[in-house]
Amino acid sequence: MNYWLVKQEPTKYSWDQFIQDKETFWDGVRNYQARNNLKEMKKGDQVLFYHSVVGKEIMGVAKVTKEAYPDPTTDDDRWVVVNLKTVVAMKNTVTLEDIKAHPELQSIALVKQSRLSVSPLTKKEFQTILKMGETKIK
DNA sequence: GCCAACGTTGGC
DNA sequence: GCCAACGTTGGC
Repeated sequence: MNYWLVKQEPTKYSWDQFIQDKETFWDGVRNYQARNNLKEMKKGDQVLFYHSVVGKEIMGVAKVTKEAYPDPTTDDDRWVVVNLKTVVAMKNTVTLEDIKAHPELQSIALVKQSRLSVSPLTKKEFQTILKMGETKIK
């Protein structure tokens, strides 16, 4: 089991939209490092969903339902997508400010490499964030 | 809306 | 293969 964090601008695809869709394919990744992370995702891996620019907060948890396959929105075979399904919304959203204030979350990509749209988290980091959000996964 | 940071592109 | 120029992202 691995843990990830994905970012999206809510003006492009919001958590609310995701909740309505229940499941979506995660397209639009056009960065090699993020792409490589996508390819590492395994079915059942848990993924935090972060709103960049507007809100700047972690909204909820999703899980991988289909591993990387060619991006259907482009002919360019360099890019892949995965399928994600919502698991649970955060009881309390966890803001970037909260994360920056937390001593154990100083080294995550969201803080250090703010432009990377798909990044790995350790189990500890993932669980720390869930705890901050007062959220439990059944 | 600005701008720093980062990634990509293309001329040499 | 280097690096300047350019485009994009995202925090502020």
